[in-house]
Amino acid sequence: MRSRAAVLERSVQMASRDGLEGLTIGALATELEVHKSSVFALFGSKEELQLATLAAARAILIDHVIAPALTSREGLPRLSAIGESWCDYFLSDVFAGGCFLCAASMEMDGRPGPVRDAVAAVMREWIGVLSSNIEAAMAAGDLRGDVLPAAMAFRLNALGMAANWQRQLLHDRAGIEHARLAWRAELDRHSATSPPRTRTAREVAKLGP
Amino acid sequence: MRSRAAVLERSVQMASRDGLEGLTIGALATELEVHKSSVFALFGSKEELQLATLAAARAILIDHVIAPALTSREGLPRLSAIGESWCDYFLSDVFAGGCFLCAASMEMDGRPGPVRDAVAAVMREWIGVLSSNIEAAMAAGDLRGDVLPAAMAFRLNALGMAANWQRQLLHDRAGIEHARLAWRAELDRHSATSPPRTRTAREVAKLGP
DNA sequence: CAAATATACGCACGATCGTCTATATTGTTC
DNA sequence: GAACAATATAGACGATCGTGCGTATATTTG
Repeated sequence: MRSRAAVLERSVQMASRDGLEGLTIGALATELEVHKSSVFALFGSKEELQLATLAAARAILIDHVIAPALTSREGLPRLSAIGESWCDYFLSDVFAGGCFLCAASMEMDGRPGPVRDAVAAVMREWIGVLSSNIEAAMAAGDLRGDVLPAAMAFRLNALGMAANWQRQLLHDRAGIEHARLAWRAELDRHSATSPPRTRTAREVAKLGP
Repeated sequence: MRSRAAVLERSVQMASRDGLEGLTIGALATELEVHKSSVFALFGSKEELQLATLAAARAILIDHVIAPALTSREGLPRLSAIGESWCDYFLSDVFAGGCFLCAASMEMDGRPGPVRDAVAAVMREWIGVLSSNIEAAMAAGDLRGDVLPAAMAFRLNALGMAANWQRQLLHDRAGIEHARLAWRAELDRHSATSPPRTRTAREVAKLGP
């Protein structure tokens, strides 16, 4: 074993399949062909192992989704790039069991404790990246002024999480392409260069004959 | 203990918090103030308990989300009603740990076996309900003919799953209202009585000056 | 009433869990 | 070369896991 980094490389994969709670020191040691107490000693407790694994997964997400988009200008271009790289990342199978953070945030959402708090913090950070780019796009005049950043970030995030879900549970990668198209459509729809929103069917109905 | 039904009432709650795998016969027995072997004997194996718990959760979902919408006409009205009742159901805290099936499908998506297959079957069923109502709405002329049912079902489902995620992990019920509004907007946007789709910003840009 | 079935209990099994202690092997630094 | 921190090992602990077996009660069925 080359210390923590090598262990975390495996633990991230194992946890993406079995969950952060399903991650086990014994099984991790067996897979690394190392004694259980060696792995334990490196982290001191299971909770520390979970936190370190989460941090490693966050780094991978940043590396694969955020970093490639940093070459694009902040605001709408970067928002568009994040959508593309997020979908690419789903297809790339960086994690054996699908997006680590999607799984972890669903798994831990009911159990109090430091691990859950750390997962929530990472996800707030992620939503924050989306929101701040939406706000930047509005400030730059690329997105219309009536956009609600939190609501739009919610919709964009929903697309990716559902894409990962459909790919992993149903073994259907069509969801990723649905997400890609819907992400683009969402940005287009609220683009400042797009015509103003047409009256909705609901509003038309209210107008009467 | 009043037999299986009483056990399942609790196991569904426990599994919604701790996951289907985190569900434990011993802890379940303790909470029911009953001996471990009593619970075990009722189901014969943990796997059977998991499958029975899943079936119970499916029944609850049908009861709270599908059934209320059955009073609306199949197609667009029912699709709209499902969205409302789904959001109501998120707010109602029927499950202590949030939507059982959202959590279970993220948790089990990496582990092969009968339980995972059963979860996938329930979710396929759910997506099928959305799709078939979309198709019915198209056939009735309520939704436009260029709608892709699978893609639209994906987008609608994504909204609900993200709403549950935001509520449970971030303790923020704003996501539910975002989902409610986005669900309505999605239906309006593709309604046949709505004006045809305006050119997108992307397409406008391509036209040049 | 007798037979049968469902529900419950108590106890014990092997396995695995997280954790701990004591010790050996490194590689680095003074 | 000595001192030291990091990394590894072996072995054991109490707890809990899923799973069995034998048995007692309670309800239903014949």
